[in-house]
Amino acid sequence: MRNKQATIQDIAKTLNITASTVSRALNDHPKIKKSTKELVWATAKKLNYQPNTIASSLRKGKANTVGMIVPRINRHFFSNVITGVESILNPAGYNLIICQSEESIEKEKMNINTLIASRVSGILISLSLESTKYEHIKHAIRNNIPVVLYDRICDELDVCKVENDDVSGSYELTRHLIEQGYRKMMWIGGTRQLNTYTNRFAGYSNALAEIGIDAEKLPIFEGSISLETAYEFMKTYLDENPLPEVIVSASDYMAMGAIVAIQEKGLRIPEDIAISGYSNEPFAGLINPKLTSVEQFSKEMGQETARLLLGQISSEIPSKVKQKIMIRPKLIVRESTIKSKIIKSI
Amino acid sequence: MRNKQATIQDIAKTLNITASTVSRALNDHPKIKKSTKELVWATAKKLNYQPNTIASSLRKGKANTVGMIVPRINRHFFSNVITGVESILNPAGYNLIICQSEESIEKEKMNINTLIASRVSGILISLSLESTKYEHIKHAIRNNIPVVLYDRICDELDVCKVENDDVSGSYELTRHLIEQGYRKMMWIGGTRQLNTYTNRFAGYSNALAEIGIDAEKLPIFEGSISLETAYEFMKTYLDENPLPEVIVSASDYMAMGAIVAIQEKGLRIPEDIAISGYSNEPFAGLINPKLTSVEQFSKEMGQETARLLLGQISSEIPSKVKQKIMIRPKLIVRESTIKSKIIKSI
DNA sequence: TTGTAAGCGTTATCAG
DNA sequence: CTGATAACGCTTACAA
Repeated sequence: MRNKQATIQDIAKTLNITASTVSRALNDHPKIKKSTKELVWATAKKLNYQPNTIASSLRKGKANTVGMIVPRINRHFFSNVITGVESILNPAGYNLIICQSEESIEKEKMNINTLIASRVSGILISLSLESTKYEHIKHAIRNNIPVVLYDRICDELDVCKVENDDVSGSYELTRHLIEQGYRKMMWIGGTRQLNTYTNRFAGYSNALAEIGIDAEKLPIFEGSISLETAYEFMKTYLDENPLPEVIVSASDYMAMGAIVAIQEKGLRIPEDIAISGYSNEPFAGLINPKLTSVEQFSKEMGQETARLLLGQISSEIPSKVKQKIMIRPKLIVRESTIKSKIIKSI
Repeated sequence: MRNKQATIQDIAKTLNITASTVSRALNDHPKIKKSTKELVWATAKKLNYQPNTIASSLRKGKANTVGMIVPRINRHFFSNVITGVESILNPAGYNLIICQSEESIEKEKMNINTLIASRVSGILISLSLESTKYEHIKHAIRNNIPVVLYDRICDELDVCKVENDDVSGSYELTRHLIEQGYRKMMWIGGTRQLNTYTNRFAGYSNALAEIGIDAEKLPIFEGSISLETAYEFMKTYLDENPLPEVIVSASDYMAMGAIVAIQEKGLRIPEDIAISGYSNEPFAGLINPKLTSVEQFSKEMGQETARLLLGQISSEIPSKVKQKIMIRPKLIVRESTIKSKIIKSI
């Protein structure tokens, strides 16, 4: 049993030609005779040859690898973005190295460093909650690695960006609530340091402004975007304050926490209090009552992100103009915000 | 602005020493003077040096990279396994390349090939639904790449394996149902070609055998593990057949589909018909009624998988004995199967 | 404690 | 259409 992998040298030797010819044949170079190519391919298969991407990358100075940093892989939104990215990058011959920042800027820095060390062809990144400084990302850019920001972006970096149109998503949602007759609203969401939550609040605020209501004067709760945070907060809030007509949540998870708290008090949704979420997690259509939310087209976002990156990689001179793509979200109206009992299904 | 990345040669030149010394200093080699090390580190930082993993991997014949194949990344179970794997592999200096087979054996083969081409140090794989032949995996093994199977395993391959104890998980669950007084059960699950579903059915069947019931004689539905499949099936089944007392589902998603169908008929859970799921998806504790399920400790499974791989990588001579680890699941009893109305919370 | 030199497997360039 | 040669950046015997 042989221990070593076959190389192009081995193929060359068995055929009495040189390694360069083999290399060219394997890469389907136009100037190689059809017959030689076929010989090479045949012996490659016979010798169980597997190309060594590492050697090739070293020689070419670039790896056929793209790095992708996500805050958390187990969020449905992000895993769908990943799937979208792969659907474009794999056919183009690139592999994905996925890193999780776990919402920590320190891990994000480490991720960037390993990706630079791996000489990836590009980096896709959605910022962690802690990321307010961007030196590490500039560092990658200085190393001539194309960077594309997606979802959680920032103004300070001059790179391609793919963004959800959170302002309009949240605006449409709030319009719907207004049309249903709700006025005494309450906002719950993540801290407004992240573009995502700033924008969702802005959409909410804009829609309310149109009917002369100042969103800042309505109740607001901002905290970490988790079921537990919202649940704990709501449990006491509901006892000590007048009931809002509708809770507008910037996250399905927070909405879910609120729902549990509301139902524990014996209140009915939407009769006693209505509620909406954001980002249309799979459970939104499954829970009782079904939750009104906003679909973000995460897979499409991944595809756009990957396409932008491929554009950056192929353009030799880094193009001056950095594109910015907006993904339009779609309002999904379900039971939890409907006053009239005409119910849409899953 | 310089275009090229700094190399150890650059550091060597600025310090008037050789590249080998720099290399050794950077790797904290014991025989290098403390003072030289510090000089090297300082200039490395000054020159903005980033090690080139590709060159290092080529030289060493191994990449500090591990390949991981998952059927689907957007399943909570799998993304948690990934998190577990990373929690062990990253600190050990390895990067993860994640590939999705999307339940297709063809994609799985392609994944294996790119991973071999990337000269990964090891491959972690959970088989796709279509995988009944294993030539591609043996191919990786022949190339001396350590392979560890997790979750969806098979007997034919002589490698390390990490498995969920599905038999006992399902057995405990069925015991609980029996204790609640249910007898007229119905099984819904995935096709029994995969160890996962065979085993879950076995646990169910064993528990019933103990009280003299033949599971094969009770109603059984097997299909693809999705909400939609179960929903469509149940919608007609419930109309045309006597109601079972409890539906035992091998998957939370299928259980969810059944629940939607049941509730659409105006039947109450668990009063008219009880139901249980498997794998404790996040929504299981959120839906109404809360769903009895089985927690699988996916993150721990990932950690065990990674540890086994590290063991294989470090042992020069591939150890004859291939370990097999069982992860014990835990029954989570919730409202959906409780006859007496003593309700446990999330 | 440091230097010398060879080589990992490819591919770009130049020459023929 | 194919060959010869050098080089990508790093590590590691071996030598000093």
